[in-house]
Amino acid sequence: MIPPGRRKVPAISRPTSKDVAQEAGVSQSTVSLVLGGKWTGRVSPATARSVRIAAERLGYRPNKAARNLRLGTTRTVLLMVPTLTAPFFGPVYTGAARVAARHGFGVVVSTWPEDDPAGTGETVDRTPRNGPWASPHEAIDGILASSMAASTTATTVGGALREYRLTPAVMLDSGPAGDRVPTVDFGVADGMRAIVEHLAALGHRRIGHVAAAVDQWTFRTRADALTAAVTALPGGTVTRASCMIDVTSAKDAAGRLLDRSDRPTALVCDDDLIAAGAYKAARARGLDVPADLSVTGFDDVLLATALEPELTTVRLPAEELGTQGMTALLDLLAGRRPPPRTLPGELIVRGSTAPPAPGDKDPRTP
Amino acid sequence: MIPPGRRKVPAISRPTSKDVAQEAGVSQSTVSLVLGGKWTGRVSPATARSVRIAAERLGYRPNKAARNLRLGTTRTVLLMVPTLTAPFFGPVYTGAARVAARHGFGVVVSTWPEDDPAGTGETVDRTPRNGPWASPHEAIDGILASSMAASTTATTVGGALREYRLTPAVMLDSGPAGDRVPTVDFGVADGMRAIVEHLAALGHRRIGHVAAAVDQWTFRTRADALTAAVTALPGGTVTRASCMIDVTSAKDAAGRLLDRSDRPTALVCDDDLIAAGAYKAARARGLDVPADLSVTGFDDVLLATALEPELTTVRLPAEELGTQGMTALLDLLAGRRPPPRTLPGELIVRGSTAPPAPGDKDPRTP
DNA sequence: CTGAAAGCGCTTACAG
DNA sequence: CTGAAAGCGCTTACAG
Repeated sequence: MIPPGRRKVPAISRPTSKDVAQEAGVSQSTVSLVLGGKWTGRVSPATARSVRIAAERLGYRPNKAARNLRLGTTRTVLLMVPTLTAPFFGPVYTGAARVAARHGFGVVVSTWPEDDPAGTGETVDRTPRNGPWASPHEAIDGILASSMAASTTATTVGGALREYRLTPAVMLDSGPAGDRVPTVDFGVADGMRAIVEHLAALGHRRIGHVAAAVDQWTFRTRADALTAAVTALPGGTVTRASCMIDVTSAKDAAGRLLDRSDRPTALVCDDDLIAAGAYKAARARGLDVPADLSVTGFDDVLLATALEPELTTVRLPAEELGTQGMTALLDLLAGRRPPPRTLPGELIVRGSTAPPAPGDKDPRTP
Repeated sequence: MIPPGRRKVPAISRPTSKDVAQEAGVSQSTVSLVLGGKWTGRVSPATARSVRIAAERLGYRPNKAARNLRLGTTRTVLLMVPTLTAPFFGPVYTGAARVAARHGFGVVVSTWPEDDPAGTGETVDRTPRNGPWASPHEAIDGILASSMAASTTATTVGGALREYRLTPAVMLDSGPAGDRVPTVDFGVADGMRAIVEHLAALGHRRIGHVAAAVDQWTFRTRADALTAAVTALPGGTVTRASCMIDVTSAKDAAGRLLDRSDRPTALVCDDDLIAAGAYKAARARGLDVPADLSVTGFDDVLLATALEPELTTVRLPAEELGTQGMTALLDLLAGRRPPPRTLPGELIVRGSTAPPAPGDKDPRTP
């Protein structure tokens, strides 16, 4: 009964611990003991040495699948992100991997839903029986699901009581989930409020929102918080245009706002990359940032300081998101129930914001 | 003999196919047949239905580790990258995942060497017995190793005949490896030559190289190709400063070159992000890009068009690297020996390059 | 100090 | 159409 995997690659057949045992003239269990580092006091040094030599000679590498099955754990966690193209997720991984490593866990990243890898326009479900939470093939101990689409979050978390029992999961940057799943989120509403306060203090009232047309909790929250904060301002008005998170699309959207007769004096952008597009739209119209137009970003990725002028934005502690998320997941795996956490963003004021040009100033402000 | 994994989480115990079988009143093999989709003609529709209902009721999810062990394959490939913070690797993943999905494979990403997750300054070796090629915990079918450190490439590939037999691997963007391992590389030397030709045609002779102090084949190759191409130019000279791939460090390095008495008229940067630093150094000195200083990047990531002026750079087909790499790996898994491939870069001329200012012009050029 | 054996949860020939 | 059984390669109690 040869498994089909073997049949395909007949030339290559990895040695097993049995082969090593035979080579060393010992039993298979001795090999396992020695190579597993649990031999002291149980196997003679001489035997251990011969086992190691035999393993080396054969190029033995333990079979992970067998090990995982036997131990009932893989000590591997899957970090699911919507895309790897966004610079935001690098630090999230770094934070998660750091904490994981300390506990002997590995982190592996995958996109969901699939980044449309087949290019068919529809997302590929590689495991029809397994629902959205299941990873396709990997044996894992838990999932860190970051920045899930808001629409699927509802369904997923809706059915989460069941799913959750099956693979321990923590949701990151995906909004509150009650007590159904542990969550770690950013204080994006507060961050947006800080931006509006900053702009208001400078004298801005006509705010343009260049919004990311991305179905995620964080962007919904940003839009809602912005609207609420601006309309609470005396004389405050919001105009809004939506775009994809890329420079060209953002430039177009920003341009639409700048071409209005009631041109905003400040553009609040949902993302630093969108702000780069706003810069371009401004320049194309001969508007100076920040003299003629203030621009703000969100996230504080590397791009924010690469731009000229450097971008006023809200720093989100991405690495901390990974750190806290992994900590929560390890808690969960240990049988605890980590409480939801919110990580505050921080307004970083740089050169892209200034008082509105005199002609643009609202008469009611000083 | 309860495996230790079980003991830790006594409350949660996932149902197995045996549980489903009991629930449905059938044998375990029938459950496997039905849920594996191989039941038509072998199990009655009624039985199949009851199995599916039982599985649903118990929230059954097949154990991947067991499946992997049994099948001898995981249909999962590991993409190893030096860091996830660089925007370059997103498209590589996308390309690899697309091809993989078409063949029923999944791709999972991990950094190596570990992105220093423990923050100790030394890289963590989670599996001391397993050498650099081994993934830490995951059971995988193969490895796509991208942009490996040049120093480890030598040792790794040196011992690769042995390693290679154990986990099929393809090296991406890591330089030629003879016939020891299949490789996919970029034509970075040609790309660098194209940059120099472009600058030379504009009249530049004093070239500054803002070099990435990163131990990778691609950067060594860029430096060598640049030096060779410039010194082949009549009157061509190269000055060089090294930096990390971040804006601040790049700005410093570029500044050192710009402060020389024989100030270069063009800065060739090893990376688009470095070019952003060069822009800043130029601005800080009142130099206009491109009127007073030409700047070029490399890679053509999103940043290149976010900058002002937009950056002349060499586009590397990152997604294609993933595509070709995965294709090669699938070939390898099928027992073929994919030949090494080189993907050409493409010079993208944008607004950051122009003829040198009159006073800077080499008298010998037109 | 060493080995024989159980068993993790699957898939799949094989026997009925 | 259905079930009993083998076996993937490990780890680890258990017996000697």
